[in-house]
Amino acid sequence: MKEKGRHSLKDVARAAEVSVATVSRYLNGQLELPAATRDRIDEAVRRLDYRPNPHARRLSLGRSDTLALILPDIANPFFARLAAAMEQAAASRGVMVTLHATLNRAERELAALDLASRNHVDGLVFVTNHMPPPEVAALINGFPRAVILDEDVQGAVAPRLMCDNEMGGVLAGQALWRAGHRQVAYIGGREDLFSTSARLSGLKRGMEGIAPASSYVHDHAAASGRDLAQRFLHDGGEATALFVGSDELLVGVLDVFRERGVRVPDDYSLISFDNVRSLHLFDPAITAVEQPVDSLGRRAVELLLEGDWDTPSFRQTLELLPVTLVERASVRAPANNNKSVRPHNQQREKQ
Amino acid sequence: MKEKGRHSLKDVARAAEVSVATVSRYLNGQLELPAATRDRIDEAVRRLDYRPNPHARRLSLGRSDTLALILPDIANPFFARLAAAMEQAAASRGVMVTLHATLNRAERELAALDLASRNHVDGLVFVTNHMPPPEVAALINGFPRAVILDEDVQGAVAPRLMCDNEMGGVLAGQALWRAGHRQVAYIGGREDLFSTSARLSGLKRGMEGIAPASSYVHDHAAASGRDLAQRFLHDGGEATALFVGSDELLVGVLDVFRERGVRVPDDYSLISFDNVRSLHLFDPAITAVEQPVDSLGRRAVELLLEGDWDTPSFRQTLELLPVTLVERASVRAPANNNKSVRPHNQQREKQ
DNA sequence: TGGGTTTACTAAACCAGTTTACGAGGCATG
DNA sequence: CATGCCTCGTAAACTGGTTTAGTAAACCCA
Repeated sequence: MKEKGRHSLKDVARAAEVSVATVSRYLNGQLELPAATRDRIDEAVRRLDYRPNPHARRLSLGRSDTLALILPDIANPFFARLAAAMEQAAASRGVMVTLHATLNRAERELAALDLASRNHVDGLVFVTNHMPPPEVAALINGFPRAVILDEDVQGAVAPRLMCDNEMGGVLAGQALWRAGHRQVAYIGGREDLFSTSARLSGLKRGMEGIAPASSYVHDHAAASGRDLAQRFLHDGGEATALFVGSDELLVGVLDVFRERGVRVPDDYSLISFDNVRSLHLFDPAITAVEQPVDSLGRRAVELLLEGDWDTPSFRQTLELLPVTLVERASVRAPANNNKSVRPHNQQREKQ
Repeated sequence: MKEKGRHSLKDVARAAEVSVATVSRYLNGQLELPAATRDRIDEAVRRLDYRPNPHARRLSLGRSDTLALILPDIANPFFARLAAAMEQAAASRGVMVTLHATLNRAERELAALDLASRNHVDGLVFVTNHMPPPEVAALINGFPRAVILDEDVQGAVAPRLMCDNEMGGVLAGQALWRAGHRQVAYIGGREDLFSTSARLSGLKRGMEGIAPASSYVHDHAAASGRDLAQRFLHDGGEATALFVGSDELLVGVLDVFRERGVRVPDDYSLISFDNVRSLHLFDPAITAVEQPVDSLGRRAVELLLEGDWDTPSFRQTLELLPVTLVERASVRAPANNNKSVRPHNQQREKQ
């Protein structure tokens, strides 16, 4: 069943007593055939259980029916959801998806791009959370079709697809403002990132023009969340609320808060970004800006496979998908006492 | 840069003034060459930025340097972690991974298997959470190399790799027993599943021989968790604790508990399985049996790429990876009052 | 009845590699 | 000097499709 079962186009042609060209063109719908011939071919295909060899097909056609998805980390629920949505959209069109995790490290991004380009994939979805070096943009530009998702890549000429980060900032800012907060700290990705600056400027708009009291920035990893939260607590500024740039960071922040006995929302109100973890089951349930992650994935595949790639301006496109605020229990009016961290040193398990 | 830049072996051969056969064999390390020739070829490769066309290579070689990963749902954090671990292990060996989600539906499993087999992937990792029809096993057996992960597939001849489900049951049972529970209900996958029966028999062992009071089984989806939890509450049996078969189900269960005002661990103690979500941040933090998900992924790739596939008995292997219990706040001594569901109808947001 | 059109197909080139089988030239050996 | 054996390489077949250019035969029409 594994080796002997493999029949080629030639076998079918021989069995149906026509040429390989005829079979090939007929099967691809490029040839009208009289019923008799058609039946002979159909019968042969059926009897031999013929399936075209995709490698041969791809070599000949110069394409691969494959999309490459390069992203920081598949285990991160946000990217997992993204991958799931993309796979579904691609599979429904008969296209495969290959996966490449970079951990936001430039050399891994370069390696993945190299691998994908050697494979002549039909399309690339590139996601990063840091500022990649110019070589990355150069490699991306080598792809006939690439979409950049979630975060900008300077120097790349490709359509951008991301959520409306600024609106996310506005929604968060308004919610905090309404609750009475005037001093908000930001914990998130570096400020030279497109997404960060958009969120911060949105936050300011939502807060009636009051800029964030302080920012703690690094990258979107739970470990960074821990570090940044520790620095935030150590500095002990006047902020009464925290805007956290991703659920991933949030996990680190909450870990530290628990260890240190800092209570949400009693000590600080808190709004996260993404809403891909089960934040409604957290203690307390966490208010968050929800990214349209499934739409992002689906839309990326649509752009790649059905976009207007012949029009040069298409590659300049920036498409923003709307975000929504999911209000839960982590935002409340600020306490008016000054907040010293209670030495609540009951050992809690970490991780 | 996209089309003109592509040089073929022929171009390299011409530039180095040797034949294509020489270049090919030299580049593949099958030909020792005098330094002069070698330098000419190296130089030509460098100057033309030659990269072998993978489609041609695969056609010729009949393999693909690709692993197919077929699993129920990438968005599920357990599978996402699995995919991440596999991708990392594969990438470190220069192998790609393609992703195929089946949602546990037989026709999608068949379609994915078909696609993977046409692609002559070097190896297959197949994960399912239901009892697939015999055709699925037949297709799996058509692969020269396949590993079955996490759940058994009847009729398939391939090494099995899973966590020690029975030990998981034992650990959960012991923890509940120690806390004083004698009647435990199970919410999880169907009992004809290998994993379910192993966990249940382990649970019984851990509970000093007391069999589960009742079982509510369907599949591992949050929606099923809701249904099963509702049925569990409706039946109102004498169970004082709940063993939930996966974090995915757990989310559904906790949703329903919240809506109905059922408290954990006051009304029921609870132990989950997987520990892939941030259960330590849940309210309450949830005790869970932790699957060695990263090891499972790594090991699967190892088996595929470095397993002893020439020995027929290798395909009969069953490898169990150890699980651990992570104790948190969701297990406590049972209340001795009978538990009527409080009509705590404060509207809580769902999902 | 000759010419044009349509129908029904095919031969052969092409994609870009790998691999088998073999050969020319140089060297040592008997 | 013939023989055999390395060393260094090549020609050509092969993987399994797609596609272009073209042809033989039948049919249509004046």
